[in-house]
Amino acid sequence: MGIADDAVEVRAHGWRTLAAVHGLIETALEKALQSRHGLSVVEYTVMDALDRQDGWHMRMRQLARAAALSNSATTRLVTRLEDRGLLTRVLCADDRRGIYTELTPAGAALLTEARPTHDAVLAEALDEAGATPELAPLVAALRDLAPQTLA
Amino acid sequence: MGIADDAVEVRAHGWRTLAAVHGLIETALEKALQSRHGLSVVEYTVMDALDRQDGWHMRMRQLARAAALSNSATTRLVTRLEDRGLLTRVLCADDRRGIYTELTPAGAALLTEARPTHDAVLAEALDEAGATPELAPLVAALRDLAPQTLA
DNA sequence: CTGCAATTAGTGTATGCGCAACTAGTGCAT
DNA sequence: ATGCACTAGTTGCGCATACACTAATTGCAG
Repeated sequence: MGIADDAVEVRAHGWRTLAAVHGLIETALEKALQSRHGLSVVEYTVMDALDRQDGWHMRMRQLARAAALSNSATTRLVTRLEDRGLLTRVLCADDRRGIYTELTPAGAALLTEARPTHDAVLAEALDEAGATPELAPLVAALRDLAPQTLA
Repeated sequence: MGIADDAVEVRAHGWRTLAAVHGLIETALEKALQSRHGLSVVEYTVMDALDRQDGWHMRMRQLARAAALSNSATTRLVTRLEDRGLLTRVLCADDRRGIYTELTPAGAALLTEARPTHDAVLAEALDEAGATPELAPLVAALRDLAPQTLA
């Protein structure tokens, strides 16, 4: 459940503030993406990374880094999405250790559908966090970093 | 394992950057606290919150908020630490639903022992994150927020 | 060519989390 | 005092993760 709608007890600055804002956003995104599109945050992150990779495939290891996940977690995550028909594994010819993954049309469609939700909830969560006095400075700093994706 | 020592693939700004920095710090803290003191980050967070609570006890619910955890996770976390003799549950007389928790001397001692590790690793992780170009702006912003705890 | 370290992905196992259901206790209305 | 809504904490359960290990492949040293 996490921090949610209630007042957050933030006692330390810096790292604690960062953790609080992170938790707040992640929880909000998790609930929204899960209920409306059946996706977790990491799943969305992986699909988004695949989509942005100029429409081309990525290796498991790259996906793992993009989502800050262990390789085992990546394996199982890709398996889940593959079972749902959202992406496919493609053996690559030049290095037979490597496995490429790419979005299926269904995956791309779901992603297109989920992206507005993601962006809206993110903006909303940031506004909410910004309303908490202890978190406001960090949120303001975040907006300065990337106004186009956060505003 | 997470992001760790390798270069992080940060494609989006803002939220992605926040997540990357958070993951980097949390992974570093987790490894250090776990290996040197047998504590996870949340366990340290809870004990630290208890210690800072002007030496007095806290209720489960407060702990849950301080660590951004669900109540069930808090219950089991407190149980773990109680089994290790680091804190104790104290029934409170005025409201018999409530349960206070407070550090034992052993818990306070372990915390005192772990705090330097925590602070040092945090500073180190921030330096490392600051060395990554995509993350540097956020790290700089973080330092501005609370130089006394982060520098 | 052969052997061996390094790399990439997958599997078994244990741990920790959230959700939902449950118990116990409080406070208010009647 | 009784009933009822509400709060605090705990427990059963399923799920996702990390760690340690294994299998397959590559590349390099000799």
